Amino acid sequence: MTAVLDLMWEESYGSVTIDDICNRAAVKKGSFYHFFSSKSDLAIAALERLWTEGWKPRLDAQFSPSVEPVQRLLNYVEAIYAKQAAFKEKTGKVLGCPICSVGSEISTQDDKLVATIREICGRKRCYFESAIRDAVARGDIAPCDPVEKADTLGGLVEGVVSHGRIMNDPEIIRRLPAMILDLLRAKSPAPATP
Amino acid sequence: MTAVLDLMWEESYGSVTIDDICNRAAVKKGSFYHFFSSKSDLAIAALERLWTEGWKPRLDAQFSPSVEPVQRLLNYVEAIYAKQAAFKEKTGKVLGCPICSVGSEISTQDDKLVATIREICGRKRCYFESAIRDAVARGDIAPCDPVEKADTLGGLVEGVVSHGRIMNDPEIIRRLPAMILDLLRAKSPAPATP
DNA sequence: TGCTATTTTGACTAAACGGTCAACAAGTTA
DNA sequence: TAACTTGTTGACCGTTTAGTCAAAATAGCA
Repeated sequence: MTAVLDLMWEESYGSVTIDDICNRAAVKKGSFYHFFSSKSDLAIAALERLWTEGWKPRLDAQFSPSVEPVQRLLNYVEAIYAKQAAFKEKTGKVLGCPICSVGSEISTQDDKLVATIREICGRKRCYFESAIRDAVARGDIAPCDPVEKADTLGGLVEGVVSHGRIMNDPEIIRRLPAMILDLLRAKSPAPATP
Repeated sequence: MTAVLDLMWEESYGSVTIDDICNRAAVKKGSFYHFFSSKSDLAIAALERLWTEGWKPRLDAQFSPSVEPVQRLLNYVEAIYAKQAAFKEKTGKVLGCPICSVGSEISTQDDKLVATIREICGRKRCYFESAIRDAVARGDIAPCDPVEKADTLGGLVEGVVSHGRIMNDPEIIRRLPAMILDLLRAKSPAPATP
């Protein structure tokens, strides 16, 4: 699972072969087919594990209700920038978000895989939604439909990160916090406590 | 060229084989190699033609200096929504932007192709830049760095469209005009004429 | 008309790929 | 220990793939 995640992140889903995965994982092809029925099958399992072991714990921390709602969103996108910038520093490449890259690539081809990706995107959006709801309740941002706003912000983040990958430039991602504040029409850090 | 554009738009760059292209174009493989040295080579030529014959004329019209600057941007994103929504209606699929999808897919793999895509993105950004500069000059939006703002808007549009593809939902793209206005901190249509 | 340059074709190769399988090794239980 | 389940292996098969090439067809032109 780690092998397929790394490979399809570094390159793309389609360019990764089962032989590649087996080589990276130091496993023979027979073993692969003992556990998974196809590359798609493995990818689904791997993404699911990436969520439960990687994303969910991090999001739980970043979107902790103990943090001010707008600040949660800023923490989130600043962490994304930090990660991508560090990666660029180390490997020379901005790799973006594996889930969105793969999602865009296979959205018209692999129904089960895209369903998994949509599901994970939906789980991620929940965090956005609750932060926005809390921000509205506190009067930090103007009233709005949290579901729609969360979708909007999700699209923005995803898109900017994807643009960062194409341009191989983390500085594009650096502007995300300011963009988020603009889209929320919120004042900067919002340090007020009623 | 039309064949490879259609195919990699409907599916993805990596999943399209040279045989696929030849079949769709009703041409034998020998002929293909008489004109192009590889799939990458063909894709570069096809994208370049897509720009000169498809995108550039349309952008020239949408970003005509005779149109109010903020309205140019709105025209642009509304046309994107119209196109994607029409496509969804006809084929059941939101296909997004071929250049960005392919760009994200091959950004770490095919240097020449990604260079072409970056070049085209840059040309597109020029239209954004000049609209923003004009909008600032007219006082329609707050002063800002037009280059940076254009990048930001470009990332936003690209990302939201890509999200629309993944979710196969054009309604996500429908919110782009409102998002643009928020990001510019501009009032709605801006019908003022000094 | 005949000569030349360009384009098209189908048959071909060699490598890569997804997938299968019987045999073998490693634990597990009784 | 023996029987059994689970995991591992490398050899193997058929198909797909990128790429080649000499020969045939077409087009341009004198």
